[in-house]
Amino acid sequence: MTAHREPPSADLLAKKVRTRLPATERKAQIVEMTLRLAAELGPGAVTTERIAERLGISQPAIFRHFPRKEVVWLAAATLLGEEMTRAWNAVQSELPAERRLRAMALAHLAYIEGTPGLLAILFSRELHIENEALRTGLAENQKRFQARLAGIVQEGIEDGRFPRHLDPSDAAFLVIAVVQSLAMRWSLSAKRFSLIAEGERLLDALIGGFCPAGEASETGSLNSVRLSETGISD
Amino acid sequence: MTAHREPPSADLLAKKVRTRLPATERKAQIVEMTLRLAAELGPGAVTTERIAERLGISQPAIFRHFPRKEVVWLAAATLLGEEMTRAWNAVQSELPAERRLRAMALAHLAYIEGTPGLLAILFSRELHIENEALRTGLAENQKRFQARLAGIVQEGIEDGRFPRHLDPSDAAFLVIAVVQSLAMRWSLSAKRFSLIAEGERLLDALIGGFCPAGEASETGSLNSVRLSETGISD
DNA sequence: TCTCTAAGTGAGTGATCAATCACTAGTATG
DNA sequence: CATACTAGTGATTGATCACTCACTTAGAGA
Repeated sequence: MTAHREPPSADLLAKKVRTRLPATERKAQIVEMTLRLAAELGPGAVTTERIAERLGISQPAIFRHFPRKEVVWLAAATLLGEEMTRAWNAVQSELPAERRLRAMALAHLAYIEGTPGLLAILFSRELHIENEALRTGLAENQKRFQARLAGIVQEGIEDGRFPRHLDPSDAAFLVIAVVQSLAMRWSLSAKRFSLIAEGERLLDALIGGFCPAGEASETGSLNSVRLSETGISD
Repeated sequence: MTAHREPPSADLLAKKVRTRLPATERKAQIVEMTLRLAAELGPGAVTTERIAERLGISQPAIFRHFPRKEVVWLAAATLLGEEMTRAWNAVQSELPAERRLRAMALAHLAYIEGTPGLLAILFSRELHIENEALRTGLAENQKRFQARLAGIVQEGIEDGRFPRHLDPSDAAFLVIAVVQSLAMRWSLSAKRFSLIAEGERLLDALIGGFCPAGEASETGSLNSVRLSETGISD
């Protein structure tokens, strides 16, 4: 169902209008459209036909630029990984450990909230079963994130802001668990709540929650930290 | 490609052998096979043809018992939900709150470890996009679990085992987050580590981890568990 | 102006699936 | 013994998809 077709008399004009892009740009377009469609309709509905249609090109044109559809997914995941790293890097590094930890997690949540295609891939069949390269790529990205968080926790321990018995890697896992789990619930709830707001509350609960009240305040006035500190507001 | 066909002379015998089950039993078979195939090959590879083949019946026979394939998934999810509830109920209720909390989470992990079909569904396209009923069903199940954990935390607060500033619902979420996130990592790592062992360590880290050492011991002897290497890092 | 190449097209193909349909063999009941 | 129901079957259908192939055309460079 194309909305409206030019009459034959306008064919010459139509041909003039037909886009013809250099490969690099077209490739980028295809990847971006893949992510957009994954976010809109779910990864299962991202067909080469639909990608092409939305770009105003024919379906076989996709295969001029990518040998297999799998490779399109991989390129999309790679793009997301790079953007994610950039989001982490934007977090101010001069914050004290417990604030930086929080800010990193919130930066991640903000990125998720602003990039619905990410979750679509995260819970996709393409990722979990059909695309080994995609799976390992994502696992590596996550490992980098955990290592980074663990480094921050380690600093916090050395500064006396976190207890010595805390394993940095485990603590990092817990932070990531909150982020991931929240993201999953957000996805299942059709994104009906604010990731950031819930994230702030739950991270505070994680860091200070299970401690008796007096001790919790000792680990820092986390509750007063504002999102604006992160400097990552979209 | 049927492996081997009886010659026509054996038809009478073949007819005798042909299975013919009451609907209830056949339905149960179909649901169980669906879960087994989902675990073995991933949910995307669960076709009506394959289910039927493994049960020794024809593909249309499936639709004698279920109006649409979607309904098979729903029945499978319902079965899992019931089994899960049974697993929670098996946890001894006379344990002190913090141990019961831990035991519930570990029971859940044990159930996940023993029921690979569960994860296959949890990260399936059927769940996240294509099957609204499945999604809401799972969300409800999760809500029941959270409410239950929150109840335990509430008891713990009243007993003075947990700090008063702790929100029971949030605390329950954190426990579930550890379970879910661990399960996801387990799935992505091709199940190369022990869910239970990792779960024990991380739950201890969650409950006692961010507190200063002295206070942590007050919440129980949870921190006496040694913080060994993760083993997660593939 | 000619030529070559890169981007794009129209028309398919084969594979895969859920679902339908007309039909049948067993079995219980009045 | 006639009737009706229940659990099956074989054949088929229509839809959807990734991917192919022979062909075309725009435009950069010699």
